[in-house]
Amino acid sequence: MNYHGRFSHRAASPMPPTVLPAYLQVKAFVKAQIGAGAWRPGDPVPSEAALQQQFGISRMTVNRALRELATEGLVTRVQGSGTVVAQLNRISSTLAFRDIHEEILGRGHVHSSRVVQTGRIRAGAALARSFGLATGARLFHSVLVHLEDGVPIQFEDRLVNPAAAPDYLAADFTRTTPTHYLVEHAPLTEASYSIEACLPTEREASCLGLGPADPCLVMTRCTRSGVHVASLARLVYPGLLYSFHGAFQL
Amino acid sequence: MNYHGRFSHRAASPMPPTVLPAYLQVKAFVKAQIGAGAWRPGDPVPSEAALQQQFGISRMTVNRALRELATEGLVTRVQGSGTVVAQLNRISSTLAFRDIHEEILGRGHVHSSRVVQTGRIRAGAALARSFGLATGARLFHSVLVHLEDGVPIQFEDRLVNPAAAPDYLAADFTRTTPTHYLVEHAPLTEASYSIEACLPTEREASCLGLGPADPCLVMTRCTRSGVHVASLARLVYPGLLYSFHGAFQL
DNA sequence: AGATCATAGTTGTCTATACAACTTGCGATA
DNA sequence: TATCGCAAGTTGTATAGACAACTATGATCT
Repeated sequence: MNYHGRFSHRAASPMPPTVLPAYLQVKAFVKAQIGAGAWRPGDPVPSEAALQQQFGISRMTVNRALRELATEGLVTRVQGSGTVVAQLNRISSTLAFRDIHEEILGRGHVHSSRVVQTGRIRAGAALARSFGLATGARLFHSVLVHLEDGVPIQFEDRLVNPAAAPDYLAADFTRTTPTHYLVEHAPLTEASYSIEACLPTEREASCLGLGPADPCLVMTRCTRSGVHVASLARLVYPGLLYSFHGAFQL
Repeated sequence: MNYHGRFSHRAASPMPPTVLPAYLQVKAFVKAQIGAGAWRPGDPVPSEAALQQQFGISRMTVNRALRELATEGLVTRVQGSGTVVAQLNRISSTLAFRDIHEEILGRGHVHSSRVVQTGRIRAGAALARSFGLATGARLFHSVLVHLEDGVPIQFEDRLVNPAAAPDYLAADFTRTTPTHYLVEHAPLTEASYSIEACLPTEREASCLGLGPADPCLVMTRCTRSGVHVASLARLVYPGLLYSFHGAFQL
């Protein structure tokens, strides 16, 4: 079979395509079966050959559809065995962290920041281990408060590996955020984070205008650039003003 | 060109393949350039035709590589224009929520749960709006505490739409979690959640064995099943015992 | 009964080609 | 000058065929 007009021509005015690409039709079909509960977790999904017949399309197109569904976590494929509906007891969703500057701009608000402190420190044993450096190695240190429309929204305490960003302290953090500076100067290859609820330290509370018993969301983030651990950051958000959001869609 | 042995035969002993599939080689090449900082955000990525020449493979294979890199968020593709390195100022990582039962089992610990309360309530105006029901509509209500090795780890306050799971209250929540029951009986099509830091209510504190000033991580989750809003849940974790984790890798 | 082998069925990868859809820049035209 | 149209380049989708790798099953042999 050759290409014979599965697409429609667009009208002059901006219109969505009237016909979905074939691989999307297959994906939609499978999703509909799963979403309606007709195919339950563990149930077999028709083989590529069967769907090829059913839709009258080529195997590669079916393959693309099922492969994408597999990377989305909706089905599980085993070479030689077949495709089954995945166990959906895990909701997986992409949680995206943008630079705080862009995040605030994206909400249509004004971002500003106050530099609390910058300088160099010597790494203690634990810290040095985190960075893969010798005890006593020098690290850059910056402490900032980010404000959204003038309201403190994030306290950022960051340690930076001089090997990854030698001129870090020369940056003007009222004009460019540490995150942005690091993305520019030390390409990110790996990151890990954890989110917890804590009470603020005394300094954090005063910088964020909080009381000592006001709960905070704390993100601890470790970023790597190539072989180096580039930075370790503690980001503290007022619990009453800030939350992380995410969504999942079949 | 036809298929000429880009794969190596496996040895009898379980060995990783000595030759990577071609599309993975292309992906690795592009990732390496980005990771090393040679190609910076906004820079153009060689066209499919160029990479096809460079690697001596077919265009479809290059296309698959670049398409996957685009869905991973590493590059941005525009039909007619070309491919550029994406702005990586947003770290995006998949945060996976598993059923608390499986999560605890996965840590090699024992899960148990205590049913605090189950019953029916009438929805107030705000609640009814959330569920897309009329004010005064009946909702199922369950309150549980989940324990990990006997230690309270999650307080679960859940409202369920009877239209989505008519027999919800008949379930034995000491044997199957509400999440698991709902996944089984009301296939999930959509979910949204937010994570915040709060102080526990009086009942939450007493159920979790916390003081009134101990900060908590609170996840509020709304799940849909087809046309129905199936469930609204408030999941409270002790801030000192629990955190969410995630990782990102280029 | 148990082990071995062959086979059918399934997914994984790759190719060569084709046409569609879109962007961009350049040249011709008004 | 300004605009239009065209052509080259790029990505998006689709096909038919091929071989590789793996699984599961059943038949055969010991």
